Amino acid sequence: MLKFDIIKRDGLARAGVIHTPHGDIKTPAFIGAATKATVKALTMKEMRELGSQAILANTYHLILAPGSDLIEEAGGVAKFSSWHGPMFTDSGGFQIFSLPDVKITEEGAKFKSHINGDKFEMTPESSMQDQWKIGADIHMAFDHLTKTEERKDIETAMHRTHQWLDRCVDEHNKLAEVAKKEGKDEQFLYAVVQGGTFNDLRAESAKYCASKNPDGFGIGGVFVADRMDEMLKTVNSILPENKPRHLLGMGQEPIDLFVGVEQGIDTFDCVAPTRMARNGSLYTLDGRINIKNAKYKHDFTPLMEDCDCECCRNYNKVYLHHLFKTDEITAKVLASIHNERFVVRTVDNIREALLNDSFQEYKQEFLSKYYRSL
RNA sequence: GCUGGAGUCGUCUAGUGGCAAUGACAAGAGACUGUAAAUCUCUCGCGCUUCGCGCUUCGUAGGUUCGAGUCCUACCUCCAGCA
Repeated sequence: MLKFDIIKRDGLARAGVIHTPHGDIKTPAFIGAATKATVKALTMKEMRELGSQAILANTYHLILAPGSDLIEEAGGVAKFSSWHGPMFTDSGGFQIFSLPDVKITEEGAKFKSHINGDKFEMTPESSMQDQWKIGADIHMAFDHLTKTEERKDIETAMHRTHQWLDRCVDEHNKLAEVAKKEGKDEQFLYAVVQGGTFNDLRAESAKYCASKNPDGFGIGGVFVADRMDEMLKTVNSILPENKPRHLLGMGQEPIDLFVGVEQGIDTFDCVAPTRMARNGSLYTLDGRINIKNAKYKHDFTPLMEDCDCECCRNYNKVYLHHLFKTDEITAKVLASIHNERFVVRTVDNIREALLNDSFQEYKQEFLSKYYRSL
């Protein structure tokens, strides 16, 4: 069982430590998105230097290339990528559901590779097998999402997610037995709570997931951030307190991080910081700015005064603006370092605030400044 | 000087009688939440009461025509060849 120590509580919020075979994660924590076993535009060294404690790769992408067998042969994804720290893998459920031609049945999902059209099938069992080969510390159960917000669709998807969870747990336990005999590192499974925006479905899903006694929980299918507060409260009031909770895919807006932690979330992952960075949208304490805007052409100040990242310590907005306007690779590198650092640090600061009993003050101070223009 | 070719939105370019006129780039702005995203969208002659209307535009000046970036004449500039 995954070891998780809670060292401080404040309502549903908590600060703790997740102990994985590849190292500890002090929570709350932001987990960088390394979909194809790389954080876009950044090296693992840069990720470590900006304070990232763990990263999340994606099973869907890794089975398409280079394949889970190869990663197993390489000694697991942490070694493969030279990350050497704690890692998560997402199951592939989210990606597959977003493909145009996907056929979902009771058995699993049939889909075509977005790269070359090759036919693939993913089932709860195959997702578990692939995730074990990829070898991250923490796996997500293979879940079913829907594109609609209609209750009957969400309910159907949720029930299927639960049925699949049974199979994920069975397969995971089998694979864990085998790994134990072979003396390999433990790997852990998070169940994924679904239920859309319906609190009663979320509650049902949380109860079901908890009953399966996984190592932790992912909370998935959260697309409407402004109704996240109540939904997380419902879910996290039901989930067992002593297991970590990961909010899948949320973290573009700082308010999501504060609301998440306040309602009992321990870890986040999100592609937004690096994607925003590549597109020139950069976080500052006064809100996001688009560094490509003409007004920064003669702005010789740092991107953000109080930032300790490599970008802000060494470069100013004039230079960043120039790099973006001339489409230099370094623009994306520096911007990604900054955005990733910003989000990692914000969650780290939230942790500190929890430990210092100043969460509400920090939340108020941060959000009022960041969203002042709204 | 002669002969041939060419001058279209900041740049390159499409357009050879029928609606300010194609595409790319540049420029300006916006979007992005478990990454098919170093991506995508919008604006891009001027003005206005901007799902529309008015005005002015394809080197310059005339002309033919109901109508000209497009045809004709002259001129200007550039390019190539010949002197």
